[in-house]
Parts: sequence; C-alpha cells; structure tokens
Amino acid sequence: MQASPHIVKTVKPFDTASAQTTPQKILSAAQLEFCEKGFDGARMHSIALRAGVNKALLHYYFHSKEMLFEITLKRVVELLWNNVQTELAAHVQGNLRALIQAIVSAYITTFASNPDFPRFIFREFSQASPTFLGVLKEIVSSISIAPQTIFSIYAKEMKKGSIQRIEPVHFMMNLMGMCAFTFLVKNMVEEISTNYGHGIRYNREFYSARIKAITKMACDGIFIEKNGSIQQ
Amino acid sequence: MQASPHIVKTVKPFDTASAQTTPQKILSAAQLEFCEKGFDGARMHSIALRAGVNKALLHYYFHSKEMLFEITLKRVVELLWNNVQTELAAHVQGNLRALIQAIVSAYITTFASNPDFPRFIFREFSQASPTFLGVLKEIVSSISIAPQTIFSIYAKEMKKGSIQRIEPVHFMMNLMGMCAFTFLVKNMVEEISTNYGHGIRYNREFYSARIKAITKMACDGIFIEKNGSIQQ
DNA sequence: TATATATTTAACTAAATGGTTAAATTATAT
DNA sequence: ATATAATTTAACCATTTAGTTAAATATATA
Repeated sequence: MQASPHIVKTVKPFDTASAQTTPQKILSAAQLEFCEKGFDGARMHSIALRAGVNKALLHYYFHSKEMLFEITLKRVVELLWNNVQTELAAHVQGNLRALIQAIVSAYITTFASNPDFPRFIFREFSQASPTFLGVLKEIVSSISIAPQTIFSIYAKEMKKGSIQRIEPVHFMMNLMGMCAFTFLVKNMVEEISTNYGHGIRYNREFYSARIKAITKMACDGIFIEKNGSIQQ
Repeated sequence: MQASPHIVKTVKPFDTASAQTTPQKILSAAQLEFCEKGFDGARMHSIALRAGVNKALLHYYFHSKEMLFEITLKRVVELLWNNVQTELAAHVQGNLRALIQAIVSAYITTFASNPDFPRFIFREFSQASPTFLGVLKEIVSSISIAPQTIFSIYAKEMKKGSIQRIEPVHFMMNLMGMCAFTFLVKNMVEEISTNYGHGIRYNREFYSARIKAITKMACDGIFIEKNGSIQQ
C-alpha cells in the first residue's frame, strides 16, 4: 500500500543545496511547463520528462493536473509577491515619489528574473472556472495588503494637495500596467526588433531605462509642482 | 468531388444583414472560441456547435485548426487595428496632447467592444511556434505604420523641447500598457471588486474615467511646462 | 426535367493524453 | 539480516479530439 497519496509531502530538510526532493523536482518542472504553455497546453508527460521522473509520480504526489496547476499557480504568485515585498521593504521610509520608484523597480526587477510570470498569471483567468476562481480569491486576500498600504499613503498625499486627483485605482492600474505590459510583449518586441530597426534587448540597461521611464511618467503625472525633478 | 477545399470562399454579397454565409458563421464562432479559450483550449467541436454546422465543415473550409486559428488571429488584429485607425482619424489634426488623448480613447473604446482581444493576442506568443511567428510578422508589418507616425511626431516635439526626454519606445510601451492592461485584468478586477469593496464595473463611466486617467498621466509626464492642464 | 456542382452530414479512425494499477525497488527501522 | 514502509516504475485503460470519408441533400444550369 502506498503511504501518503495525493498530499504534498513534508519537505525534508535537504542535505545539500543541490539535493531536491522528488516533489520539488516535479514542482519546478511543472512551473516551467505551465508558464511556457499554459494549463491547456501543458502535458503531464512533458512535466515528468523535465523532472526526470515517471508520469505516475505526478499523480501520486499531486493527484491531478488541476491540483498540480493550483499549487504551481499559488507558488508562482507567492514567489512573485515575496520578491516584490522584499525589494519594497528596503525603500518604504521615503516619500511617495521614492515609494513609487521602489514599487516600479521591485516589479521590473522581479519580472526580469521571471519574465513568464505575468503572462502565466493572466492567461488562465478567461473563462474563470470555479477551480481557478478559488485560487484567485486566496491570492487576492494574501496580496491585497500592499496595494492597500499604497492606497492609503496615496490618499493621504492627495488630501495634502501635493498630488493631482487621479483615482488611486487608476493610478495603480496605470503603474502595474506599465510594468507588467513590458513583459507581456517581451517575445513580440524581441521578435519585431530584430527585423524592424530599433533593436531592443531585454537586458540590464533596458530594465534600468524602463524603471526610469515608468517612474518619470507616473510621478510627473501626479505631482502638481515639479520640485526636484527626478534624476535623469 | 468537392469544389474549393481548404480555401476561404469568395464572400457572397449578402442579401440581408442577417444572412451570414457558412464560412462567415464558422469564423465568428472560431473567434469567440479562440478568444475565450486560446488555441490549446479551443475545441473544433465547440466551434462547430457555436456556428451551428457540422465539424467536418470546419476542415472543408479551413483545412485545419491551425489555419482556422491563423485566419482568426489575423481577422482580430485587423478588426482591432481598423477600429483604432478609424477612431484615430477623427483627431489627428490636433497637437500632440490631443493626439495622445485620441490614441488612448481609440484603444479603450475599441477594447471596450472587444474586451477579450488583448488577452487573445498576448496569450499565444509564448513558445513562439513558427506558425504563429509568421502571422506575427504579417501583423507587425501591417500595424507598424501608426506607431511609426506617432514616433515621428513625438520625435519632432522632443526636438522642439516641449516634451521631456522619455524615449519614444518607452512612451509607447507605457501608453499601450496602461490601455491594454485595463482589459487584461478585467476578469480579475470584476471578481475581486465584488467582495473587496471598491466595486469597479467595466461600464461607460469607468471607460471615460480610464481614458482621462491614462491621458493625464501620460501627458503630464511628458510636457515640461504645464500650460492649459487637461480638462478634469 | 436532367445533369452537374456545391454544400452538408453521420459515422469512423488514429493519435494523444490524463489517469490507474500492480509489481519492483529502495530506504528504514527492529 | 529481516520485516516494514516509502518510493519508483512499466504497462495498461478510457476518453478526448483533430481529422477523414463516402454518401446524401440542396442548388444551380443545360
């Protein structure tokens, strides 16, 4: 008889850094596969191959494709969010302008290491199946703390009259849109730019320029008086 | 023997507005299906059902799922682009600020009528299969005229010194990001906003507010001196 | 009306794919 | 060493799904 079916095992404390348990290997492979191909395009066989294990193992550890996907989705969002939070934590003490720059930098930097994540997250929420809706709700409740914080800081500044009357929701949508969109069009841009002239490469300087451009547009769109304009 | 296999028939001039030829019915159904579920999630059977015809007909007129998808993708992009062009045409005579407002309005209005299009377009370009890459190139060459125009106007204004030095590419990425992102998160936002307070509904006033917010952020992020600030 | 052509369909096929199972192997404790 | 539990695997199954085919029906044409 098998021991602990369909449940993610208690993760053993690994002996060396390279030693990955089988469930961990499967999860890593699943993340790659799902990010690349989406839920419908992903193949259990392919995930097994990537993890270097037999297909039956996926079902042994994670029961079904749906469950493996759910766990992967949660992992990705958590990883994303933790990264952003960490990046952000170092810069919260500043004023709103500094905070905005920190947010943008956090998102761009995080996405730069995981360029597939934005598309992966957006791709699945079309027909809004009950399964994915459940995951979405969990995600939202865990994520919504930081936007909330930013909302309140923003609202305070708005009362002080130091920023223009753009609704916080629109401001956040604009900001996140500029960040996420950058990576949603990554493949397109790289493909286009090859035979279309303005050869954009998604490298360090591009990310740096991107952060500056977004911050500049966002800030100077908000602040009424342009005191110390942002560093060029 | 069959008559014109695998080729889209010459579209008959329809007698009444409601009379759709069979290929047209199939294409409409395919568009719905592909937009909703993506290439991998779409089912030929489901498309046939939606079109009210037999599955074999899809292959008779369009040979394969891949070809049906290619045609659908092209159609969607063309439709999108024609809409934007039309909306834009009415406003080109103005200054850059007016042009930007026109672009934003054009995109938001067009997406508002076809909220699934942005995700549909972005979803497929992940593994960049040769098939889709071909379509992409065609699309790009047909689309790139307008951005090109905007680029040149933008560059001219930059030389005049009336706008800040944000690279045209970044400016366009920001602008399109704010527009497209609005609809990429539509399902999420509507789902969240139900049980999270700030009940956003994607209706007329929201679109109007969105256009204002994006234009405001974009413009006041560009123009050095804030002369006649945009209408609130 | 008769003939040819265009259109539509039901039934079928082959391959892919998610999932199962029982047996084999390996690790762990006694 | 031996028994027990945990882990891994090859072979198999049932279903789904893109695609085919030959026959039937409608439509134009002579």
